Amino acid sequence: MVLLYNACTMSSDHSLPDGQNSLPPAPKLGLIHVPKSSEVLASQLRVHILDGAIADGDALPAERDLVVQTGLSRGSVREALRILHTEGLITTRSGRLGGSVARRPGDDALARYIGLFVQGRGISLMSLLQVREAIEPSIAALAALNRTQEELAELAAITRRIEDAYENLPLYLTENVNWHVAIASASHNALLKAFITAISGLVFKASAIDNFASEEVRTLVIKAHRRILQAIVDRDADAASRRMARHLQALTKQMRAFVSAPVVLR
Amino acid sequence: MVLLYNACTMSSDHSLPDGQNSLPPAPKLGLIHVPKSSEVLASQLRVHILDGAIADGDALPAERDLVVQTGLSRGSVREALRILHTEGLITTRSGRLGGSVARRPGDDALARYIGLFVQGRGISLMSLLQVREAIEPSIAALAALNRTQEELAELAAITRRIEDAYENLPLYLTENVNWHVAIASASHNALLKAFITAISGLVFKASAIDNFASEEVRTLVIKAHRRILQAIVDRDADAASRRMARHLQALTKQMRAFVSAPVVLR
DNA sequence: TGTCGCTAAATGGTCATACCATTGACATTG
DNA sequence: CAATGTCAATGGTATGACCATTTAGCGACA
Repeated sequence: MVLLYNACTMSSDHSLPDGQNSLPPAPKLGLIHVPKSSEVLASQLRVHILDGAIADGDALPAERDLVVQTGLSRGSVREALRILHTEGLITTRSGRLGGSVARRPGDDALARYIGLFVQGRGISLMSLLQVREAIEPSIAALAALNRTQEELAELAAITRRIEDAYENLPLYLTENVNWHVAIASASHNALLKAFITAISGLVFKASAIDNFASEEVRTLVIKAHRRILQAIVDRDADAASRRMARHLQALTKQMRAFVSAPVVLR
Repeated sequence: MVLLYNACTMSSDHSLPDGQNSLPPAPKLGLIHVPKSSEVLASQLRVHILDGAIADGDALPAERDLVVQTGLSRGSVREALRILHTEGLITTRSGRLGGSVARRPGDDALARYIGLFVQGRGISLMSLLQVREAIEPSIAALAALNRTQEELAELAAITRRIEDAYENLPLYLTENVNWHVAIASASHNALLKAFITAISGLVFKASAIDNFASEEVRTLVIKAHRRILQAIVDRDADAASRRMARHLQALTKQMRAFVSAPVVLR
C-alpha cells in the first residue's frame, strides 16, 4: 500500500521503522484553535477599546449596524457584545439613543474577578489577611511619598468619620474600608489600589458576618490610624510602612479566632 | 394643580415649599436594575459552580436541555453560557459528548483580567515593578515558612535551568518567570501566586520587547537567586524577604531606563 | 408660550426555527 | 481486527419576527 500524504492522520502510529522514505518533512503543526465568530468580533472590538481607538464613553455601532458591517448574524454579534460586557469593557442601554458604550476597565471589574477567584477557590480569610499584610505596608509607604494635599484632607476626613462612628458598628466598618482605599488612592498606583479595594471589600464582608470588632479593638484601630496618617503627613515612608505593618499584624491577631473557615460571601 | 402620585416623576422638581400635604410616605426605593434573562440564568449557574454544587469537571446540562428546564430561548441560554465562559467558570466543546463543564477559576483567568486592567488603564511598567516589589518579599518569606521538599527540588531545578540558559536569552527570561511563579507556589497562598503570575507575565512581555537583560544583569540575577533560594532552604523568612527585596530593587534600577512609557503588550 | 401628553422611531431583549459543523460511538467491511 | 463509513448528539450560526424600553418630535391645550 502506498502511503499517500494525508494531513488528517495525526493520531495513527505510522512508525516507519525501516528507514528513509521520502515523505515531505513533517510540518510540525501545533494544536489549532478554531475561534468562534463572536470571539473574533469581541477580540477586534476589545483591541480598539484597549488601545484607545474607541475611547472611554464612545458609542459602539448599534447591533444591527454591526451585523451589516461584519456579515455575522445578530446572535453572534450579541454574544460578542456579551463577552465585552462581562469583561467590563462596555455598558449597554436599551431604547432610543441606547446602544453600547466603551468603558475602561475599572477597579470594580477587577475586584469582581478577584472575588470570583477567592470564592471559587475557597481562599481562606487567613490567606486574604496575608495578602493585605503583604501589600498594604508598601501602599502606605507610597502614599507617604506621593500623596497630594487633597488626598491628605480626604484621609483626615475619613479618619475623623471613623472616630465619630465609634458606636455605629456597620458605619464604622464601612468607613474603615474607605480609609484603606483612600490610602491606596494616595499611593498613586492604580493596580495596588484595585487589589486593596477588592481585598478590603472581601475582608469587610467576612468581618461583617463574623462581627468581631470589639470595643477594645476599635479603640486600638483608631489609635493606629492616627499614627499611620501622621507618618503619611510627614512624608515618612518608612514609618508609614512600619506602622501599617504593625497595625495589620495586630488586626490579624485579633481575627485569628475567626479564620478557620474559608471566606463566606454574601 | 393636584399632585397625583406618579412613580415615574423622578427628575421633576416638585419642591413642595408650603408644607404638609398628605402624600403616602416615600417608599425610599433605590435604583432598580432589571436583569436580563441570560444574566439570571448565569447567576444561578455561577452560584452552583462557586459553592461546589456543580463541582470542577462536572458537566452542565446541554443547551437544549437548559432551554426546556428554564423556559428560555436557546439564544438566551447561550448568552448565559457565554457569560460563564468569559468568567472562566466553564469550558465548552462541540460534538457528541460535547457540552459545557464547570471549571474552578484558575490563575490564568485572573491573570487575564489583570492584564486587561493593566493594558486598558495604561499602567506603566514602573507601577508594575512597584507592585512586584510590594508583594514578592512577603511571598519569599511565606515560601521560606511553608515550602515542601518537592517545591524545594522544583525550585532548585529551575534555578539550575536559568543558569544553564545563560546564553539563551528567550529561554532565560521564560525560566525567570517560572522561578518567580515557583516561589509563589511555595508560599502556599493561591491569591498571591495568582497575582505574581499575572504581574511576572506582564513584566516578562514588556522586558522581552525591551530586551534589557544585559550579560552583567544576568550574572547578578543568578547570584541573587542563589542567595534567596538558600534562605528559603534555611526556612529563614526574614532573610528571604530581605534578599528578595534587594533583588527586585536592583532589577528595577536596571529597568528604570525603560520605564518611561506605559506597558506595551503583544 | 410653555407644558403636558401622545406617537413614532431607534435600539436592545427575546423567541422560534432551521440548518451547518464537529465529534465520537457504533456498525460495517475488507 | 483494523480501517472505514454512518449517524446521532451537541454546539455554532443564520434568519426573521416580535416585544420592551427609551427618547425625539410634535401637536393639543391651558
